[in-house]
Amino acid sequence: MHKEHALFGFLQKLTRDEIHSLESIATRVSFKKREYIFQANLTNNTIYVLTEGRIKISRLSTMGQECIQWFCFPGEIFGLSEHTYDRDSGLYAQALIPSNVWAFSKSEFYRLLHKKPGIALVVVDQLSSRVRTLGDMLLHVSCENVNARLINFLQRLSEFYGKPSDQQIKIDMYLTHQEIADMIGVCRQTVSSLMAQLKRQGIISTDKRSIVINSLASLEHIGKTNMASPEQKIRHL
Amino acid sequence: MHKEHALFGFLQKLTRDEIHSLESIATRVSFKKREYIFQANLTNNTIYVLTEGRIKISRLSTMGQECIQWFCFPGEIFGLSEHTYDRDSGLYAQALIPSNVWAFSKSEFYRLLHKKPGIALVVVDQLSSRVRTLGDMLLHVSCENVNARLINFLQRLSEFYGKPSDQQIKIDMYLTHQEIADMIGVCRQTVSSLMAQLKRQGIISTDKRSIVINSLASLEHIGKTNMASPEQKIRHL
DNA sequence: TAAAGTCTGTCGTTTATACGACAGATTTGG
DNA sequence: CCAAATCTGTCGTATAAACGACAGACTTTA
Repeated sequence: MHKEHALFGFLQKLTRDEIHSLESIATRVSFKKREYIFQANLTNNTIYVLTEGRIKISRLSTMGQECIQWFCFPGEIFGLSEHTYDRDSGLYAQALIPSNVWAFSKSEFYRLLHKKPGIALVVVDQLSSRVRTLGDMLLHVSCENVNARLINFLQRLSEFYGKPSDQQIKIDMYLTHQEIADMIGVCRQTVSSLMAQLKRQGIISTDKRSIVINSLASLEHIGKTNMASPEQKIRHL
Repeated sequence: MHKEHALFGFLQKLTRDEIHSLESIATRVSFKKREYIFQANLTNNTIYVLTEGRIKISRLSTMGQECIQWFCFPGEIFGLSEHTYDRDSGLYAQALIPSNVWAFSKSEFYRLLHKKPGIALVVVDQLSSRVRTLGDMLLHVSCENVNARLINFLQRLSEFYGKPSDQQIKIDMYLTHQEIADMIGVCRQTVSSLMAQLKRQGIISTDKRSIVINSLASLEHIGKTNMASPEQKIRHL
């Protein structure tokens, strides 16, 4: 770990000492663009920390549809909940750009957690936050229409990965419409036309494949107006 | 904790000593049927272990639609990832039957985890398993049709909560169709008619509100046949 | 144990969104 | 830097599933 720019999540929360103890038992592995770190139901019981690059964690449905669950950034940990038995849905971790990881066998990793409970607490926090995010995603696909989902997704993106630059927010994730579609559970064409519409309205613009939110306020506003009168339909509570 | 019948998850995995140290810092609280343990965005920073009863963890969409994320059974831990900031979606924990919990302040709980890393490791496992389940749920709502989702849900139920009794599997969860609908993201009527159809086919039967799976094999078979030829559509990999 | 409340099953009807197709733009990689 | 591959935008059409309504069954609770 030489370039320490922009570390996310896990590593960012550890002390220098904790990082060193991790590093000392890590096996360094590199992956080329498009290479798979793990695939399908291969229960390899390895835990990874991404030090450089970008990993896509996704599942493939029996119909061959992809469901992207997470983009993993440098400093984040993955593989903790990813393997272990899983009935039919394959889980994939794929390097989107050349990536370096630290790999740990599960038993080794757990032994370290036992010795350094501070690390374990950070792991608990990371997993909690994943549970929260997945719960949110689930809520949205189950209850919101495609428009609301896309807008919500853009808001979420700008919150976590957006870089503000004079009133606008730039999102440099280089996502294709297909990838966005796979993250919010809609079809590609729907994303294309919804995005085109937002562009026409001047709310977002795109440059190459990075998205610029021109007005977070309008985005939020649209997200709220496109839903019918809520009060009327509340079922209980 | 006197009745130790059927403990799930968290408590089940702890040693006697670990349970005692938990118990010694726990605040005991009881909830009546239908009472809320926590509600909406009340960030109360309390962690709970259910010792008796049953808790429903759900979110409410802005449209007033409920998304049930989890039914918590005795021995399980909740509240870890449930609060902490959350934009707009309220999270609810409601007692479905009279329930008793142990409550811990987050800081107290974390202090204990630090002192007894064995507990922390179990927490990590529990959270991992929640991440896996939520990921599965997300895959299903995004990629599967309602029929496949219901069947998958029944399979999952029978796996985790089913009691086998002479070739059949009995699921005593007493779920209404509305609750099932809220768990798999479809409307109530769809669940009713799909369930009625499965009954007509003799694959399941219901007695009061408990579900009996007469033939897990047929259920699985139907789950597989109602999807079109997979091979053809696979997009990548 | 009776009355109120809730849940189930089954209808049309409506609607959101997926799907298929294709032309043009953009990106990638040798 | 050019050719091949991939991505975007936009149609119309098809369809799965939501919605509304209602009668009858079952549960709750007072």
